[in-house]
Amino acid sequence: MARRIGSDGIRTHAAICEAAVRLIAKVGYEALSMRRLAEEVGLGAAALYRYFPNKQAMLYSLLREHMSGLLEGIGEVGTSGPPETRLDQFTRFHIQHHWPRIDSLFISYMELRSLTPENFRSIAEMRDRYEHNLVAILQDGQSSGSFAPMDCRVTARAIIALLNGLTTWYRPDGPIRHDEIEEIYCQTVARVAGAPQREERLCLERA
Amino acid sequence: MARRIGSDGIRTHAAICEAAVRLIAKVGYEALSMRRLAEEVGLGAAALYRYFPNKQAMLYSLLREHMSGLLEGIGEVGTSGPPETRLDQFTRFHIQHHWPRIDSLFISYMELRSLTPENFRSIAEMRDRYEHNLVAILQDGQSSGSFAPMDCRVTARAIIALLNGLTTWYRPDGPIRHDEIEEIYCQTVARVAGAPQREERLCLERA
DNA sequence: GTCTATAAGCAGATAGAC
DNA sequence: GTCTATCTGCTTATAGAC
Repeated sequence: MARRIGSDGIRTHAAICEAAVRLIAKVGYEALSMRRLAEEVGLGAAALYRYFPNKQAMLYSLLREHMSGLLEGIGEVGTSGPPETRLDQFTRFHIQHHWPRIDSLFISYMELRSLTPENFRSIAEMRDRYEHNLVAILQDGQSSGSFAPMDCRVTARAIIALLNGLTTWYRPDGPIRHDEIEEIYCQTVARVAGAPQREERLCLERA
Repeated sequence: MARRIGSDGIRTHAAICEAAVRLIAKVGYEALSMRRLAEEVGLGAAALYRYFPNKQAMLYSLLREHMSGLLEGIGEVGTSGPPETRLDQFTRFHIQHHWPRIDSLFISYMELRSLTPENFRSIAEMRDRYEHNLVAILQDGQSSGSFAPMDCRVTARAIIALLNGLTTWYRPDGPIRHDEIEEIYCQTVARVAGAPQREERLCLERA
């Protein structure tokens, strides 16, 4: 493991972040010591403090970077078209964006407890901003009659939990392909919203 | 806080477990020191080792007690009747059983990482045994045509994640009543399984 | 930018008195 | 069954050389 990185500060920073996310996902923030992290990157522990003033600031930076990437990525996704399409776009974005960042997603909701109160509020605010995209889609779909009646805020949380639950059992070497999982989850989310499925749509048209 | 409990060993044991579950849910297993836990119960740290040989054994015991209570509680719930009814019974049992044990539920899936490999396997086996009840309901409903086609194992995990997500946002002093949340989640789970809703059932009967 | 050395404190766990 | 005292080792973080 412990291999030496070049003296380029930016690359070292990236290597520290990559290792930190991976190890925090594996053992947890509290259980990960700065020594262990430094060893993984091939540094002495003191060197880490060139990149982060302290351990808490490192965690905060990791989660902040994750959330801002997520907010940047969602951009205009799911803001136009019929609600069924927008919901599908949101779901696919959420899953696709997180495939290469599954450890980051995992720690972003497992380690919220480990943030100081101020840092927690900051991250939770970003999370709420992201999740509001989903709430808006559900509300519009409900208003237009595309979706079934529901409590949109509770349902949005249920959908997010359902999607993020993937991180607790998904293993890259498992038997199910990415695109298969994506299809299953898209269909499941559509059902949660009460969006008519194919057969039901036919039936409703006849009625 | 730090109040003294009577010299009754059994009551002290119960007090330690209650405080441990509450504090681990709040700050995490790694972040909770035996000193802090002892203080909460009104004991010296050394006294804790009369009840558990070490910290890891304590965590294992807490999760094991939770899981065995869950397995005992599920018993014959959801084993007879039409699949829609069985799914509804499972969902209501899961939610109702966990209302008074929401911290235990929370740590039972947040702190799996903190278990030693052997202890993890033991708890995961119990979890799988519990979740199989849900898989069986989904499979039966699918075979009989009551539910939509689906991957029953993936869908079961999605449902469990959806239900357990409650622990990440539910606050006892929140605005929504227990029975309201229960209704919302029952309906949501039925939708995930593709069980026809009221209007859809009418429509299908006409077709 | 990374190192070695070290400070200062807290962790889990034990010994032995009461 | 609980206490006080303590051991040992690891923790975050800093100082100062290179």
